[in-house]
Amino acid sequence: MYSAGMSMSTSERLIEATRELLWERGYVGTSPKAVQQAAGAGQGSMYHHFAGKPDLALAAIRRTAEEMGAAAEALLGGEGSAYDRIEAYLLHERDVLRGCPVGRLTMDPEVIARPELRAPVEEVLGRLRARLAAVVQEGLDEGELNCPLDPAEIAATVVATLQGGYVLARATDSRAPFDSAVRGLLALLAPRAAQG
Amino acid sequence: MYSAGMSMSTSERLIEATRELLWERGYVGTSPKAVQQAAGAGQGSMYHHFAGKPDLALAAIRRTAEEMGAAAEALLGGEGSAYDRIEAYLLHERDVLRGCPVGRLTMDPEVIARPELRAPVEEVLGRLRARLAAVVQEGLDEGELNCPLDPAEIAATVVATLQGGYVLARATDSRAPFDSAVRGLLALLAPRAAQG
DNA sequence: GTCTATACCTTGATAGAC
DNA sequence: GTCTATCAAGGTATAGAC
Repeated sequence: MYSAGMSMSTSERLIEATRELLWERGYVGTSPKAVQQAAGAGQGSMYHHFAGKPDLALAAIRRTAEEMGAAAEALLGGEGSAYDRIEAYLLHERDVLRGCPVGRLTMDPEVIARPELRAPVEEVLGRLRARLAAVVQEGLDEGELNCPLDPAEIAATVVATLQGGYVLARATDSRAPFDSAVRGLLALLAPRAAQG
Repeated sequence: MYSAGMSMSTSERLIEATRELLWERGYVGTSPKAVQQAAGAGQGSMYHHFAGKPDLALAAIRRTAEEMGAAAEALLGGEGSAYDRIEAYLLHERDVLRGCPVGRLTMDPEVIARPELRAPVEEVLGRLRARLAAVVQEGLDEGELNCPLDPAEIAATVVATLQGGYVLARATDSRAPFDSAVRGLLALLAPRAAQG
């Protein structure tokens, strides 16, 4: 992690530019040339620091996955009841119309075809589901959530609602359906005691 | 719609090949050359029938969206209670690891950038949400679903769970998390009377 | 470490013969 | 309607000078 004032090395600039382009255009849609231009680096410079497009993408994907994992842990490991933490995670501010920088990679055929590129995506989404399942289990133990629920299933539903919410938002060019999907999920999860 | 035994015209073969490639590789990852080879057509032949790549993609996307809309209507307009129809829709057989041929287009920057290509995607997903909302409303009217639910929100949650389920499945190269997400949602939706 | 030059392939499309 | 050139541009990388 670089402090705000510190200027980035060429290698850092290449990784950051790649992260932006992967988010915006995916792996297939991102060319080394575009990365070099965005990073202000020459062709030879990029190939000096990285073996090629897949190698650079791997560095970028790993960093993006790491950031996503840390952000999730910060919210799900915070204070409050199980429901409160899940709500905090669902309502966390997101650049909805850009989609999820990790989840969008699953629609990229080249990422899915290369196990080393898919691995960080699988790992961070798996960790997220496990963390959410633990929170749901807490909620069940405390009697806060209704009982006949499988924590792993609810965790998958929560992550899927977010990932699918991005799809609906981008389809409509509006974040409204993302917010609707989240509110619908929260209504279904809401502790019965709190309901009218 | 062509009957099984009828051989397809070149134009039809181009559209069908494009549909497959858009599903597999997206718009950015699909080249006219790949389409021509898959369709067994020459370059000139493709440009005779279609103005170019966007025009051909539009024909393919429209047809895919139409099929998806018809399949959803067949399930949601069928027999049974509101919950039964939603369950039937969620459990409908799908080629999960391939993802949704419509939803995956929302991660394609060129599709989102071209209003004419995004329009059929927005339209069919909007129609699906509206149809689901109507079914949820029926369930509320019948007292079958729990009351403080907003039909439009639940509809968004249902569609998002499916779309996000594809993301989880492709991330893990396994349909298991898709099925988990769906089961979790069904557990949350389940009429209270039916629960232990 | 960075640069320019070079190479070979693919992309997306047009032209004109048949 | 279909075919075979042909084309300018971009994609992905290597070579070698500085």
